[in-house]
Amino acid sequence: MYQADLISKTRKHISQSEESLNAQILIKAGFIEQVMAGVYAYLPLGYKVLKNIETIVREELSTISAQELLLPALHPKSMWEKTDRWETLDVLYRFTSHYTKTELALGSTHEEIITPLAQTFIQSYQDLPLAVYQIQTKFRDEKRAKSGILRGREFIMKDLYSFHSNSEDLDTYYDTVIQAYTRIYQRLGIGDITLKTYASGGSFSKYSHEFQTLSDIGEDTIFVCESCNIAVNQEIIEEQSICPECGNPHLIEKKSIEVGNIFKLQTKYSEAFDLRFTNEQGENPLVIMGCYGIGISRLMGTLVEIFAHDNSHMIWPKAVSPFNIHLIALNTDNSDVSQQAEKLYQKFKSQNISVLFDNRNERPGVKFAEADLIGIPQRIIISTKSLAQNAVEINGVITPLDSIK
RNA sequence: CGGGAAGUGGCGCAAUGGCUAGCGCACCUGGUUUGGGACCAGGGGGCUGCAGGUUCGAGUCCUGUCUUCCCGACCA
Repeated sequence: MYQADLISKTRKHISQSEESLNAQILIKAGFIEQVMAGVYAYLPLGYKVLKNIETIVREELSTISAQELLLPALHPKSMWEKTDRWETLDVLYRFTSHYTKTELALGSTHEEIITPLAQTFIQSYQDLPLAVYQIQTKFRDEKRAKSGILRGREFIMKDLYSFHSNSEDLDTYYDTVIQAYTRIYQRLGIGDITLKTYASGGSFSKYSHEFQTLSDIGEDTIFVCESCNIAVNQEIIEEQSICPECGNPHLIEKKSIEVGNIFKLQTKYSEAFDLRFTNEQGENPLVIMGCYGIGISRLMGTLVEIFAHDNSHMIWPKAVSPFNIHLIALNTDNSDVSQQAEKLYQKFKSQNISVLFDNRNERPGVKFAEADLIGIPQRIIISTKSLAQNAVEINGVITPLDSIK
């Protein structure tokens, strides 16, 4: 698209009180706008990144037979009472309808919805296993929203739920989810610094696992085993002070951002909703469940924290960049430049390569500064200077025009 | 929820209790300029978060309240 058509503008300055790097970059670059504390609007550029992250997540989940659906964000009180979480889940937004006086919640998580719903499609062991997921806005009444889009009161999350006839089958699927998550973080360019982390399992299993991306601004403290490239969350370090995989006692303390977590729920929720199936012996045991989350919007913020050089220079990983190419024409009053640039733009478009085309009549410094903020990793510059050599610059490298396929 | 800081045109900031609340960015008009956020000239846009109070006079002082950011606690 033409950069002039973007609804957003870049900014030179934002409030000094906003210290979070991801918020600074994303607001200055016109990817997001804050609506209130912990609540952000995603503008076209930011929304493209979100959708690109979602696409990677969808592609990887489809390889582990998970099916996408969409659950409601508005929940009845009764379902949360069944699990006793109406009172105990302090981040749950609760309110009363003005008209019907019905008590409602905004979904913080969806075990309370998916578990009773699953009864409609699970009757027999032959219906198992199955896995469903959604990508949806979650609401959590955080006491304090912070760190830009890393901890909001409203955020986008992928939540996956799996249903099994026995624990072994859950264990097997749990491991395939770990593999899928690993591929997701690799594709996002943070595979090397995102570690499978042992965390508390709550009441229903010894450990859960988190995926933690190393970053000094992270809220979490983890202890890393550098030989296994896994970590242990501080919350269980008392009971697990050595590497749970190799026994290495020399774990290194680091800060990190939690970008995913996976839980073996076992029968915690199937019991609450009496979700059962008929097995081969004609018995009716409880369904075994697992749940698996990835914070989509938090991942976007994490990528900024990792890939921004400072608060005015960002380079997105290619896989999630809002456009494949940033085509920048300088000296646009030169008809040769503007014609060649337009030709290039049309050529990329015809090949389904997405291009942000900056053919505005602006001085070069403006274009470069904005491009540095927007952070598209492939930058092609065409100017009188480059055309004198019958070439363009691709990420600083002079490249003959006719070598561009 | 406790502590700290701050709320002034769309954005970022300034203004000893005292003239008509300034400046930069952005915006509009005209002109120049074009390899790192250019420049000249002109122009539009404000009940200083809200509500009270003190005062001859309040953006400025006081009280309350709302909001935002930071630290802490919290984080199925």
